Amino acid sequence: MPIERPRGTNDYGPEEMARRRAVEGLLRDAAHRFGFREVSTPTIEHLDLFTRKSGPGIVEELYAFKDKGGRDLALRPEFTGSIVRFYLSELRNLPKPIKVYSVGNVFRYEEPQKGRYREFTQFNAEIIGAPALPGDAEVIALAIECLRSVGVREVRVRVGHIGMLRAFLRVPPEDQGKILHWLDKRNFPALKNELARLRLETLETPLRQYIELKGGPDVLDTGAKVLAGVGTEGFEYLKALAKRLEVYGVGHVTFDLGVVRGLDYYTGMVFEVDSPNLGAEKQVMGGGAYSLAEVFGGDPVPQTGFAFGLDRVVLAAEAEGVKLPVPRLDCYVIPIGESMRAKSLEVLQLLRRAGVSADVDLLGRGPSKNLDYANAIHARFGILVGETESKKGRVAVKDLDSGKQEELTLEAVIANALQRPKA
RNA sequence: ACCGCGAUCGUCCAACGGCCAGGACGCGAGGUUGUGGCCCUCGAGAUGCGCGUUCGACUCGCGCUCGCGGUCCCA
Repeated sequence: MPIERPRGTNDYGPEEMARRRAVEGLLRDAAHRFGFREVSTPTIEHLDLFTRKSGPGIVEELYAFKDKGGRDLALRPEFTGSIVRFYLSELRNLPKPIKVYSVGNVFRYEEPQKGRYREFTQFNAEIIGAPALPGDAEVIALAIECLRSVGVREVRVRVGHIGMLRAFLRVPPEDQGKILHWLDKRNFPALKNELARLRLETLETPLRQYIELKGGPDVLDTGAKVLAGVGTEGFEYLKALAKRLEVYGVGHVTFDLGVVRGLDYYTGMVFEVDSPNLGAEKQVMGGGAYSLAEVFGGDPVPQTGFAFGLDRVVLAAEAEGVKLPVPRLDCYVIPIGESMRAKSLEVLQLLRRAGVSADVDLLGRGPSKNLDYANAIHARFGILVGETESKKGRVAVKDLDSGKQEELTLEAVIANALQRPKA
């Protein structure tokens, strides 16, 4: 019986991997252009890191286990917890603001579906220690830039703010969490129950009105009225944020007071990014501002972050017909006749040492079948090493796209191959 | 976690309660030890696992595993 892949995991072949790496490279470039630097944290963390942040219920959705020393550990389901831990122990000694990103695999024990796996690759970026407004704007701008840089054009940003809702609720944060959760899920019966329990029934109507508000700046005014004067700073803040994002050239920002982001740790701005072409699974990114350091016993520090799964972004790019630049093999070296095999290896070495990607026939096939192969792996040039040309110190170079062939010196081949217009 | 659907060569798709499980693409060899994308010939390659019904199961039933769609969840 063959061994199968564990449920919810994926294998990626050469073609798909090339595409994923291409996307990853574009994302890294974008982050670097924005002054973010890469950090790396462990794939496994102490279980506490996640339960302290998200509550004990989270264990059900984690790959949690005991190691041989009896320690409770878990595979990371996201990066934020690790980054905060890292910040509290070391990163906080770096000059502020701290702008970091990570790319890596995360694990969630959930039911797999199309585009949702138990192990998947996530890109995460955070700014720690910058004032809210500039930090939030910078993070949203990077999120948009990430999508743009992989070629996704249709991008919609919805921005909300959790601070007003929290202020409006006037109950301890633990109780706020439940209410916000049911609001986010639009689960109104449960919401009603919870409000009844806290004897806040009168809030139901305004809350339900509030989360439906979506659109231009005028919804902020409406929202302010619905909340009866609570949280005005929040509404003013969102206006200022939108103005700032305009300067960034981030297109149309929609205010969406219904973005609640079920997580109980968000405290300020929250946002989601959609790619409308993806239909039901259109949400590709999410993020917001929080103050997690306190949860772990550190001094309060403003922090804004966002994350997204690579798969969705690849899907969004494909949905828009984006062609990702995947690297091709430059030269495939083909000996013409057995006597040329040693010579071919020499040529191969020279090409490789010159920084040209080059491969050679390993199966002892004839020129015809070798050209077939070179074509099948999408090589750019077939380098035919024959006796006649070899005597002249040249090789026959066939451009596999156009079919044109010419005799060139190896130096010329190298110069040609190193010119990679755009893969 | 729940509900529904599904599982046949690497991939896509046929077939049948018993017969050699068939095709296309892909892979390998040859046609062709000096020139690709076409073509021809040949070759390798499959009924997910287990239990049951049956004289006989790839086919029917149950369980498991995995996938898909939905519910839930989505840090």
